Amino acid sequence: MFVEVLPDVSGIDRTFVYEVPGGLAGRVEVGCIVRVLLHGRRVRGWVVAEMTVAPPEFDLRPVIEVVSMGPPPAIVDLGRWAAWRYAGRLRPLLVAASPPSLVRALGPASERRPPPAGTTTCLGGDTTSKRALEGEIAAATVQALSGLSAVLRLPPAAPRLAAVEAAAEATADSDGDMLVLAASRADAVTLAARLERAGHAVALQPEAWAQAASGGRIVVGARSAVLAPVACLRAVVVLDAHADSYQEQRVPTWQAAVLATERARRAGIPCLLVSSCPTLELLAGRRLVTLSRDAERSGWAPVALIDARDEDPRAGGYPTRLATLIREAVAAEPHRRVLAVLNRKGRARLLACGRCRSLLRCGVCGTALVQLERPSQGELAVLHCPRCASSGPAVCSSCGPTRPRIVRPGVARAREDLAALTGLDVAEIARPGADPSLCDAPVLVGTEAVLHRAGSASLVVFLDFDHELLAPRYRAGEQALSLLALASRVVGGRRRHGRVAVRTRLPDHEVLAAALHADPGMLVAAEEPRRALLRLPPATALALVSGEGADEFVARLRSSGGAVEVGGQTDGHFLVRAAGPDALAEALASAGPAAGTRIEVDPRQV
DNA sequence: CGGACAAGCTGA
DNA sequence: CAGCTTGTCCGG
Repeated sequence: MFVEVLPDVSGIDRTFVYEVPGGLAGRVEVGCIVRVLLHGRRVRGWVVAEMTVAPPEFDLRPVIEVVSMGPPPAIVDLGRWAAWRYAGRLRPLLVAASPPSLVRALGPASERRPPPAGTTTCLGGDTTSKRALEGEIAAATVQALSGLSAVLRLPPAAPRLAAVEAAAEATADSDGDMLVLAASRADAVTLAARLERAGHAVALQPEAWAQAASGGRIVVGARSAVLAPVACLRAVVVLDAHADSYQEQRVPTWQAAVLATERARRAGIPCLLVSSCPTLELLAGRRLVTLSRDAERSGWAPVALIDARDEDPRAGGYPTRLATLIREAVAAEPHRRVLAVLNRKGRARLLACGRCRSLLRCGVCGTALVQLERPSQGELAVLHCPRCASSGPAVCSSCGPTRPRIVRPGVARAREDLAALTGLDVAEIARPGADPSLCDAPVLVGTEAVLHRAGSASLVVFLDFDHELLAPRYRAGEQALSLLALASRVVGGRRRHGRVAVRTRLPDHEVLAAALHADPGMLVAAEEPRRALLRLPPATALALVSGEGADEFVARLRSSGGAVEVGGQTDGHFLVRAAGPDALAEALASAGPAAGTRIEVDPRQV
């Protein structure tokens, strides 16, 4: 007996054949983690294939020992598919699929408990209407699960637990387990706790890897849990499937919703993508199941538009209507906070010379300089270059030392302005690790991180939403709507009388229309023809190729015949376009090994 | 990745 | 030419 082993050594992207000694016979199987001798070193690796005949030309070394259980064979296969689909190595996928600590043997399967009847109780609010909503969500979930792959559109503030429990109940009579993915680790922890409180046996990933493998539990986790070892999978549910966090940032840049779909397809089981604002890529080729208009509307917060075109440009800061909204919200619900979002760090991201009004740029690289902190009394402002990380006093290229004028304020300046405008205590959540719960200010300002970290709020204000709407990315519209959805969830939708306010010069934008009408389909309808016209996903599939080896790799791609189209180089990146993800993967694979090259498939920053 | 080995450089 | 650095190759 012989096995192919992929060493767990970064930089090695090939397998080696070893002999299975008699003492390990039966214990070495595909997926398990073994120790082998490689080039005189004892290294760990995964068994990725078994073979009965050895290649004749080698004198094979034996497998030293079995170190731990690893991903089951079906997951090794799925990882191989993902490595192909995302033009990367298998190793990172097997790392994500492996237990965080050694697993020698599995415990017994958990007794699958009967689904608890009506355990979800809600505190406060209108219980009858909440029950009705949960019933509607459960019915929609069952309907969505009846096919193989579907998108279930639940509004942001809807109780997602109702969908997860309905899915658990629908699959409970079959002898297998359900896999539920959440958009962040924190979200997965919360969901696992709620399911446990409702009486379900849960295996939270990655720590309960072995429990997931033993069976009888609902497997819950973030992105990597899509590779969790569930022996007998009956359904996959992806919550907030539109979230960018489902994509791995390192190469291969795999996307958990895509892997979930492929995993479910291979197993012949349903994959349910739950999202308040499904993207075009999620909707492509899938059934869409929605709630009634009333139910969907109740889960979005009303949106107040603050038209920045009406502002007096000389007044500087923010309009008085904004101050009124904030003060009213604080007065009405003093125990819930107001969150103000501005996706620009520092005090100012764009400055002009106070005298001649020309923009202040870095003398070395020409990038716009930023101001991180308010200058101390009588001192010259210190400006930083975000590109070459240099800093120095504010100097205009034509007038010399100058007092800069803020053209585009950052969060630090917004905090000062809002405090002055509202007369309230305003705190800034900027630095990672700063704990918002330790601060008792009624108003918090920060980048979109405040929406993730500050908990429930009565009002969310976007101080410059045009920054999101006009971001130079093809998914800017979808990302902007997902921010409004997140804000709606944080304020609890119409049901909890939350509000969202948006300061913009584009009040007619389809993203705002979609949020105002609680109808994400309005954005989809506007976006679809545009993507087709500009040949952007999902009409096509894209990849970015960069690195020292990029020129050579791209030359091979170009000469390999017309399956892909390679654009010119911008910022060191080549944009590669194909008719679809499979054609793209095929072309990238057939262009051969890409030494010194980073290939980002399905890039977000285009 | 990291060890092995070859080629290249330096100073006595 | 020993002793060191730098570079390239390859692993069962």
